[in-house]
Parts: sequence; C-alpha cells; structure tokens
Amino acid sequence: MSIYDTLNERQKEGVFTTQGPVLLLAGAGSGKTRVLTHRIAYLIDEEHVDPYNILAITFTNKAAGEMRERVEQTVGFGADSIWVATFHSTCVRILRRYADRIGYDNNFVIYDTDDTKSIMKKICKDLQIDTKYLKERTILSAISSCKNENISSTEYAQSAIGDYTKGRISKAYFAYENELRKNNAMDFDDLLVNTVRLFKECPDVLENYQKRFQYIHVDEYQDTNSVQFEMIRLLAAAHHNLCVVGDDDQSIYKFRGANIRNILDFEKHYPEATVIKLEQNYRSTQNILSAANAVIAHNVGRKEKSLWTEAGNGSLVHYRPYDNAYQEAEAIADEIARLVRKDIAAYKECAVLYRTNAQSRMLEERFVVEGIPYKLVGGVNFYARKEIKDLLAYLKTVDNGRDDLAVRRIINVPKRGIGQTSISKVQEYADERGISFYDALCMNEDIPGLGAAAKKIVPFVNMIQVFRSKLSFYKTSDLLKDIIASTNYVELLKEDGEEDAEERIGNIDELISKVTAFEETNPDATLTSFLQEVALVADIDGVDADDDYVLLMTLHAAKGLEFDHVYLAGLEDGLFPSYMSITSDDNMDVEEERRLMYVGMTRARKELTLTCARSRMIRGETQYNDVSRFVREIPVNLMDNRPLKKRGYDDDYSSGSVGESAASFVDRYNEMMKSSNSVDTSARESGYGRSFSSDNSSRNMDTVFDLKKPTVSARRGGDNSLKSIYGIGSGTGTAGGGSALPKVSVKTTPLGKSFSMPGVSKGISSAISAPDYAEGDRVEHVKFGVGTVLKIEKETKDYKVTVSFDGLGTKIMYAGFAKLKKK
DNA sequence: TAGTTGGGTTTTTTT
DNA sequence: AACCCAACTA
Repeated sequence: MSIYDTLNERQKEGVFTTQGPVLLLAGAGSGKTRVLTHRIAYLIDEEHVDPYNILAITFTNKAAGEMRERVEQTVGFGADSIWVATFHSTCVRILRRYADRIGYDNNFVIYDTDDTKSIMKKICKDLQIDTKYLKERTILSAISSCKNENISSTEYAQSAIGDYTKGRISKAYFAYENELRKNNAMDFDDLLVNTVRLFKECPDVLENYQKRFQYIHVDEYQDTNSVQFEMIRLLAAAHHNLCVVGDDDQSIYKFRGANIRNILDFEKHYPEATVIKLEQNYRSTQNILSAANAVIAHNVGRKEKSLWTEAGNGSLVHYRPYDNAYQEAEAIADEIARLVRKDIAAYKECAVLYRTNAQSRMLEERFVVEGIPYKLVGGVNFYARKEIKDLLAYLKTVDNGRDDLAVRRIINVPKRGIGQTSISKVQEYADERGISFYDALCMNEDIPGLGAAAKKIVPFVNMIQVFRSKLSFYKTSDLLKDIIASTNYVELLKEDGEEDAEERIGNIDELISKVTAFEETNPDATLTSFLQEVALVADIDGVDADDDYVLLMTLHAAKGLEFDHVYLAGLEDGLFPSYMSITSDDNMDVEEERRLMYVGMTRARKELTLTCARSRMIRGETQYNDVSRFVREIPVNLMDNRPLKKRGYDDDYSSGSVGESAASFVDRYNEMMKSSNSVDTSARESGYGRSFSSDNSSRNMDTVFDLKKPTVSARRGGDNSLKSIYGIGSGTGTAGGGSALPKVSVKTTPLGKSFSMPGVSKGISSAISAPDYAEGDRVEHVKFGVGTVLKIEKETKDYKVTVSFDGLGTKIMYAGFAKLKKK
C-alpha cells in the first residue's frame, strides 16, 4: 500500500506525469494541494530527483509554508532544500544575489503601496500635476499596468505622443523610475520585471537557474500576470518540465494584472501539454456544489467543467435577506453563537466573507457585543499601520541610510521641531549634490538657510549613529526596544490620549514579538534579513489554524481556505457585484465578480448562508440595493428561501415582499407617510415593519425605525443621535404638518434606484420625475451610444422608453434605469 | 512650527 | 463615515 493509493485516477495522473508541461485544471476543493505535494514526493522518492532541483511557486507565504510542511510529512527528508516560495519572494531571493548585474545595489529596498504613493505625491508636486484632475493612484496604477505588460517608460512615452493625459503620466513614469533608482528601491512590480530583465540580459544567470529548477510547479496559475508568465516561460524553456495548477473559474485578480489567458491558452503555449481535469470535489456537499456550478455557468468562455461529489446532498443553501446591515450582522453573530452553544460547530469552523473591507466594521461590532472571538484578516495590513511603519522606518534608517523615504518619515517623529521648510532645504541640498537625504542631514551645518533648525537635527543624527554603533552586539529585537525607549515612542502615544493608543501599543508589542520569533526561527537573522522578510507578508499569512475564532475577511483573502460554515454577507447588486463592474462597458468585469462569488460559495463544506441587506450605509449615505444577481442565478430548489420576483421596476410588489423593487418601496413609503397624521415613530415602525414583514425571513425588517436598535454606525457618528435620526425635537417638528413630513429622496443610478432616508441621511426630494427628452429626440446611452426615442410610456413606477440605437437596433428600457442623455 | 478646523473626496479586491 | 489636505490660528 503506497501513499499514492488514496488518490483518485485523475489525481494519480497528475502525480505520475512528471515529464513535460502539465496543466492541472483543478476545481475548487478537488485536492490540488494533495496532488502537488504527492507529485513532489513522487519526484523525490520514486524518480530520485534531487529536492534542490524542484521549484514550487505559490500565491501567499502561508500557502508556501503549508506546502513545505505537507511535503515534509510526505517525504522523509530533503524537503527543506526544495525551493517553495511566492513569486515575489522568489524574485527577491534571485535579485538579492544578482541585482548588481542590472544596475542595482544588491541591498535594494522594497517600496510598498504607501511608499510609492508618497513618492508619487512628491512627483506630482514637482511636475505641477493637478491631482484633482489626475490622481496619484491613477498614475500609479497606469505605471503598474505598464510594468505588468513589460512596457518601459520609454515605450510608454512613444504611445503617449499626442495625448495630454498620457503625456503627463509618461512624465510621471520617468520621474518615478528615476526616484526609485535614486533610492535603490524597487516596487512590487519591479521585483518581477527586473527578474525577467535579469534573465534576458544575463543569459548565464538564466542558465544557472534553468539548470537548478528542473521541475517547476506553479500554483494558482490563473492569477499569474504577463511578467510572471514570461518569467516561468524563461525558466522552463530548457526542459519544459512545468506543472501549472489552477482553475480559470477562480481567477479573481485581474485588477492586479492577472491575465486569465495564461491558463486558458496554456495548450497553445505548450502544444505538447498534458491536460488533466480534477472535478471530483472532496470539500462541499452536492447542494452547495450545484449552486456554485449554476452560478459560474453564467460565465462565457470558460473551460467547461462541473464539480461533483460523493458526499450527500447536505443542507440547502440558506438565503437570508435582512432589512439593513445591522440586522444582517446581528443575525450572523447570533447564528454563530447558537452553533457554538449547541456544540454544532467551533468558532474556527465559521467564516464570514464579504466583498469590501468596509463591511467588516458592523460585523466586528456585533461580534464584540456578543462576546464572540473573531479575527479580522486584512483591512489595514499590520505592516502598513502608522506606528509599525514608523518603527520600521527607524530600523531601515539604521540599516541603510539610503532609503530617503524612511528617513524623511521619522525625521520629525516624534516631534523634534523640524518642519516642512527645513526638510525641503535639506532635500534641496541633497538633490544638488546627488547625496542621500540622510547624508545631507549629517552635513546640517553646511546647509544654507537652515539656521536654528540645524541644531535640532544634530540629536537625531547622533541617535542613529549610536544605534549603528551598537549593531555589532545588538540583536534586532534589542535595537527595536532601544529605539522605542530612546524615542519615548510609547509614552508619547499615551500622552497624545488618542482613542486607539492602547491598540497601537498592542501592535508595537506584537512587532517586538514578531522580531523575537523571527530571531528564534532564523538563528543567523540580521536586521537586513528581518526587513526583507517583512516587506512581503500578506495578511492571510498571520492566520494560525490552531486558534479558535471566527474569521472575517474579504472574498479575495478567502481563496484557498475552507470552512464548515460559510456566511457570504452583503449580497446586493451594487455591492457585489460591485457598482463599478455593473456599469463597466466590459462584460468581463461582472464575470470576474461572478468568479469571486464562485470562490466564496465553494469555501463552504457543510453550510452555506447567503445574506443581504435591503439598506446599507455606504460612504455616509444609506443605499437601497436589490438582491445580488448572483443569488438569483442559483436554482430556487437549492435554496431554503428564495429571492422574490425578478429585478427591475415592473414587479408585482403588492405582496410587500423582500424582493420588492426600490422604486415601489419609495412610492409605498411616501404613500404611507401621506396617509399618516403624525410622524410619530411607532406609526412608522409598525407601518414599515408590517408591510415588509415576510413569513420566510428569519427576522423582521424594522430597524431603520426601531428605537431600540439604532444602527451601530449611527451611534458612533458625530450628530447621529437618536434625535437626529428620527428628526425628533430638532426643530423640524414632530407632529402633523404636511411640510414636515419626511420624504424619501431618490437618486437614479444606472443600477436602479438608490435612495436615502430623511434623518438617516440628508436629501429631501420627490420621487421619480419625467424624463427630460421627448419622443423623436436624439439621446445618448452609456453603453449603446446614440439613438432616437421612439416611444415614451408612463408606467406606475417609471417611464418606459423605446429607443432605436444607431446600428444596434431597438431597445426598450426604463428611464430611471437607462439614464439617457438628451443630445 | 504645531494643532485645529473645515472642505472635499471616496473604484472594491492586494502581492 | 472616514480620511486627507489646505488654510488658519496660536
């Protein structure tokens, strides 16, 4: 009996096909990690491949660690000489050795998103780019796209001729590259680009690695970008022993440059490739799989596959609509508390997944209130927090004064009375002489116009020098503690009396622990190696499977994980799929969101619960959204509760259903208020609650008007007292008076209606108005272009407009929805 | 120079 | 709502 007997036939094929290119199309939960680890074990144990000749690239450090651990369990020894790492850390390792061959110093620094943003901010200032018109982020993402497609600043400049905006971006691109060069720095994209460049410019280096990496494995291949593709192509060119594993249905990183064509066209790139499909799922129940299959089937151009399982049908997918985000959070928290109380599940078997990080707040609040242990994955990356970045900047400055960004960050932290004016003078001086900011600081006496500020710089420079002199006998943890003590960092934090001081101090303690832990696992740890390690950690990397808490994270962060009980929260059109994807001209954008939905659903082993909220506060405004189209794509027989009716405004809403359209809600609400003599809250509460209550939703939807349950965010905010929420006693009048009647304001979006509640948000206006165009007018549509209005018909909820679009034919649409512009 | 305040902005996801 | 920035004040 060998370890390979437990594999199914397809999996075995993946393990035993060791020669040549292999594409392993591995559906969610089909045991791809098992195949990879067994394959590596097979190579070592049966084919006697030297572990040193094996490369395995994963997506996160966590995945790399797990892979290593599992390989170690499977093969007796030698596992530690296998190269298991992420793309980025692989590149760092290579560049640390050879960066000098392409004009960098081998101890280059890595700039994170924050760093690049402040660089860009400075560049925009220098180039007098109006950041109102062209945002730093826009420029940076343009540059990032270029790098991901291997377009140099010079090449970009060519394509920018005659285009003003592109011209500005091009200028910024040059300046940005210059600045990074000057600081001996690389951004995340550079790590990949420069590795490819190194391989192309230095054939001896490439050959070296080609010889070393005889067997290459790439996990999550669907999320590789063009540069990564190129890097792998180069490495595998000599022997073609390339095994890529992925699932085109789980490609969710387009925004980061991932190119789904890499996996879809693998057989074109490698015509001799063996393609193996893993479709048997070992994770979820059949109902969950069928639901997920049904959703993903709405995408076009995918590699046809359908997951199946030998496990039973299991429970139906639970669909739970709520009236607002507060109730949604409360219900999820309650349910998890119940599961644990009844011993049905442990906390760590539950996870709540959502589209945007902002959604975590309300969930967190409820979890705190109910005393449920939870762990938030993501949000602000630990290493991106201010206090951590400050301390790391000190470490970097001590390590290597060439990182101007780090030095500038801490020159006045804590306050030393060195202001913007002095900093600019020092910078000017440094720029003139082509020296680093830190070196300029050291020459403070020679800098013209500094005056009294020079005296303030001296203690800072001295402190850094003292730290450096201690390096010979200090461990990094000693240095860190010394920095904290010498700068009085913690005391000053406390004195500031900021609300989150305690949390920040906790983070500092955690940083000390992390340094100490690093020193324990790496006996030859240095300050430099610690800083390198830290630059590439992802949030998910910190999750430890042994601790018992509920995990809260974005759908993106959940990829590769699985839980018995999964809650997908915020399933509303406009939130998920996102507004941006819905309004995009490119259908592929919604498809990417659908893949994200598929990823989320297939995280669940036993129970999958889909929740949505009818109203939700987004960026300070209460929005009302329809149920996500993805929920509607699930066959109703697979759910224990169905979203009512179809989306749109011609619904039969008389049932007062949860699935009622937003427009009908507005009408009915205003109708109700008209017939009501007073705006007394109980009347509102009952009116709303009753008309909306639905027999099949587990909770009533009355919170907007429920005095006992104000929304959490409302409680936190500035003037969101209960009084102002309900408009009581604030001068607007509490009784009678038609003019004081609250009305619901409607904002028409391409999505449908989003409207705000008086008191909850601002805005008072009337419901839907007639379109500003008439029959025969020429109008323009965002997507369909220009056309002629053939007919306008008034309907109960909206105006139905028939338009003949030039070259596209006739379309019937609703005025509120279509947002037609008169030409 | 430092702290405060008011105004404007916010693409959703991240190595 | 939360964040960032410019302008203003001490």
